Amino acid sequence: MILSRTSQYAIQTLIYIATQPRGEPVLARKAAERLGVPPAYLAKIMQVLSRGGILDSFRGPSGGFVLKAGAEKTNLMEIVNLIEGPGLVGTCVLGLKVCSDATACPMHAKWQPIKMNVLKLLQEQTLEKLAVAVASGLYRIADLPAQFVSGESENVVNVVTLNSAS
Amino acid sequence: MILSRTSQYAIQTLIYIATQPRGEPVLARKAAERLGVPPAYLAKIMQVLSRGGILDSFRGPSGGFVLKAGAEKTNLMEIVNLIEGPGLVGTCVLGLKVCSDATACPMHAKWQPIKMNVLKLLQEQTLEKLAVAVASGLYRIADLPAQFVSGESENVVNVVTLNSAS
DNA sequence: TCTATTTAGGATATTAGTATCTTTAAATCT
DNA sequence: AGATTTAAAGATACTAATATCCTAAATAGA
Repeated sequence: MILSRTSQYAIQTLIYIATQPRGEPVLARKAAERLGVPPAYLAKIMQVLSRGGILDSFRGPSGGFVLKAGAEKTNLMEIVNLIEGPGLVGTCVLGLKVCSDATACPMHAKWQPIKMNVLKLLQEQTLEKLAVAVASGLYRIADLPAQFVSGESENVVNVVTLNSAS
Repeated sequence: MILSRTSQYAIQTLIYIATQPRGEPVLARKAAERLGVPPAYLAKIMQVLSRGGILDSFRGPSGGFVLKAGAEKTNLMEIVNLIEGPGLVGTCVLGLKVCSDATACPMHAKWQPIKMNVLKLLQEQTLEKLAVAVASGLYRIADLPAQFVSGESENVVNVVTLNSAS
C-alpha cells in the first residue's frame, strides 16, 4: 500500500532483469511468467520504464528489454517517481494541502523523520544491490522461486555478471 | 498515499469531534463544512466509525455524533484498521504474498524497522493527544483555520473539556 | 521479399476508491 | 398527531488504478 501495485511490478521486473546476463534481452512475456504478473500489463509498464530511460528495448526476434547502460545504479525512489510521480514524500499524512514546518498538521513533526527514513532507504537501494541479494539465493522477488516456474529450469542466474557490475 | 483519503477524512473528523465539547453532538454536515470535505461522503464514513464503535450517533433534532465513552484513547492505527483493514503493516513492500523472516524479498530486512516505526507512531497517537495539539492552536486539521469557515466564528474550541479528558 | 517475433501504441474492460442522491427510520418539538 | 431534523441505508455516479486486446511498426532470419 505504500507502493502502488504498478511500482511493485516495475521494481520486481527491473531487479529480475538486473539478475539476467547482460546483452541477452529479456522478453516481457518471460518476465511476467517468472514474476507471476499479468503479461499485458507488465508490457505496458516496461514501455514506461523504456521511455523513462531505465530500460532499452529492441523489437523483433532476439528483441526484448535490457537495462540501459548505467541503469544498475538506479535507486527505488527514482523508479517510484517515474511510475507514480512524486507524492510519496511530498504530501501530508493527514491529507492537508499545505503542511510544512510553518503551518502543520498535528502529525507533521513526528512523521517527518519517518518520511526521511523511507526516502533514505529507497534512495540507497539500487537495482545492482538488490539484484546481488536476489542472485545470492537468500531473497526472492516472486512468490514462486525460479525453479518452479515452468520452462525456467535452464535459465540459471548469472552471478558472475552481477559481481563484475558492482 | 500511505493513508487512503477515506482514512484521512476519518482521522480529521475524529480529531475535530474530540476538540468539541462533550455532550454536544457534532453534525456530519458541520464537520464536513469545517474540514472542507464532501458532506455526503463524510456522512458515510461517520456511519462506519459508529458501527466500528468509535462514535455514538443520535438521530433527530439535537442529534449528531459524539465520541463513544473512552474513545479518546483510540489510536490512529485502530482507525486505519477499521477503515482500510490491515495491510498497512501486514504486507510486503514489494508486493510478495509471503514475505517473512524465513523467506523474504530483498527489502524485507531494511523495511522491517521502518514499518515498526510507522506502527509505533500510529499506535501512540491517540485522538486525545492530537485534539489537545489542535486545540492549542499550534496545529491544524484542515486547510482553512476555523475562523475562516463560514458560520464557525461562534463555535470556539473547548479546551477545558480536552484538558479534563487527559 | 516473406514470415515470424517482438515491442509500441491506442482502445477498451474491469475493479476499487471516492462521491452523490434518494428514501427510510428515528427522535424532538409543537 | 403532525412537522421538522437528523442519521441509516441503499442505489447510483464518477474517477483512477489495474488489466486486456488489437493493430501497427520494427527487426531478424529464411
